[in-house]
Amino acid sequence: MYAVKAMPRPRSLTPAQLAAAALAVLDRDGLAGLTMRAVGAQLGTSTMGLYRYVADRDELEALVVERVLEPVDTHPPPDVPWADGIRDLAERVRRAVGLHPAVVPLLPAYRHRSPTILRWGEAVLAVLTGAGFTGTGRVIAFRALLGYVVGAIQMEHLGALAGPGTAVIAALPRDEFPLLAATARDAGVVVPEDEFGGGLDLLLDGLARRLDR
Amino acid sequence: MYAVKAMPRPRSLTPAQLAAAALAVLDRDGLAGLTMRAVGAQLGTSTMGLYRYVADRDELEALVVERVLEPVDTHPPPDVPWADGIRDLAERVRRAVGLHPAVVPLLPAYRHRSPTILRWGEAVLAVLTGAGFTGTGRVIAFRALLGYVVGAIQMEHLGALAGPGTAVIAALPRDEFPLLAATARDAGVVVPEDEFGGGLDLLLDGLARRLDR
DNA sequence: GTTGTAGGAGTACGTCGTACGCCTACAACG
DNA sequence: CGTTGTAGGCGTACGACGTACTCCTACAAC
Repeated sequence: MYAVKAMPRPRSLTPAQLAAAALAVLDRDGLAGLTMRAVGAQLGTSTMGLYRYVADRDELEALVVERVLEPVDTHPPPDVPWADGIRDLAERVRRAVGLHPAVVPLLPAYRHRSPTILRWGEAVLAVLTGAGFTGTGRVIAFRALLGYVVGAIQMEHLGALAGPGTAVIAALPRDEFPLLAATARDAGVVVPEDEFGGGLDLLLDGLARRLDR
Repeated sequence: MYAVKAMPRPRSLTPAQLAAAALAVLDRDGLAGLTMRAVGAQLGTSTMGLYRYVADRDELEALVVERVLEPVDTHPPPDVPWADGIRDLAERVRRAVGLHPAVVPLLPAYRHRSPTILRWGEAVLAVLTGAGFTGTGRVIAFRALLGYVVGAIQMEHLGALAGPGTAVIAALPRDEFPLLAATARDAGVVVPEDEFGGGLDLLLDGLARRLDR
């Protein structure tokens, strides 16, 4: 052991405060408004002061993503059929993201760096393993679920069939896109939760059939 | 009719040339390198000259996305079982995007503006309709397929289980994420095509079950 | 030729991320 | 309680971005 000659001045901000401020900016001004200057102003500190806490903007975004996902309960639901467990886990992520839709574009890139997402993935795998999936079958099941959840959440918030995008599609030339137009009309009566859950059920049914064989 | 006093100077660039140049920049320098200046330089023209052809950077990106997707054959495969038709259509998009992975982050946002994607969607709906899907069942089937295809393609190129991301996950603390670590190891022997196709098959099996009832 | 329109180049502005340097606050030591 | 060294906080400044605006120029129709 060597003697410590001096202790530095203590930090005046916590990472949690920083994340909260960045999320407030994101919710208020959208992803384009999430700048170092804006977050600095939100905290009443200087722009460059943020660099005492994060290496760059990338790290700030990672902090925001984690802040949004952190409330997700990553415990596998106990005592329910495995498919219900997966449904529950998927819906928890969808709900958390729905509270802060502006993070949606960040999710694909940051999904590996979020401890919460990793814990969530571990929980999904626990349910799949408990259901009897192993080896490459489990790999494909997991990947398919992850792909669907991420993709479907993006569809929902970046103009899904049942969303603002419906109007765009409904306005297409009827003769060139008759089925898209008809589907857009049908989509008007489907609420987002049912779209998300309905698609997930298709995947779960497919998985169930794998277990039967 | 009124007499035309003068005809303007003809355009020296075609939108196709512009799209090709932008795509070349994207392939070479990635999405961050796709700037108005870089595309101008690529064409040997001035930066501002591009604004004669596109309103803003957004429109340039739309041009690139369309350029990447344009080669996709959007004719529904004839004379095959409906599930094979969907598989084919999905794989065509996956292959086209795989040739230019840097566009992946743009896909979710621009999917509504691409004529090719719209034609592709119409083809998917034609296959689904031929298989017997209608109404809200068709809405959910379409949305699920679109969500899966977009999500899975992103997983593949932004660090999927079977990809560069595998290493990251394999390096996780073994005691906290035992299943993720094991799955990452199993994923090493699964090629991306099988991951994509395997997940899609799950969805198609789920859809087939809907038709049986 | 002459003429009118639109093309092309260049300049310039505001905003972004962030490198860097200055001064200051404060915990641990004598 | 004074000294000291580290790190915090702030401000300035730079390069790159998107793009508005101004000039000059090329060319098709007369």
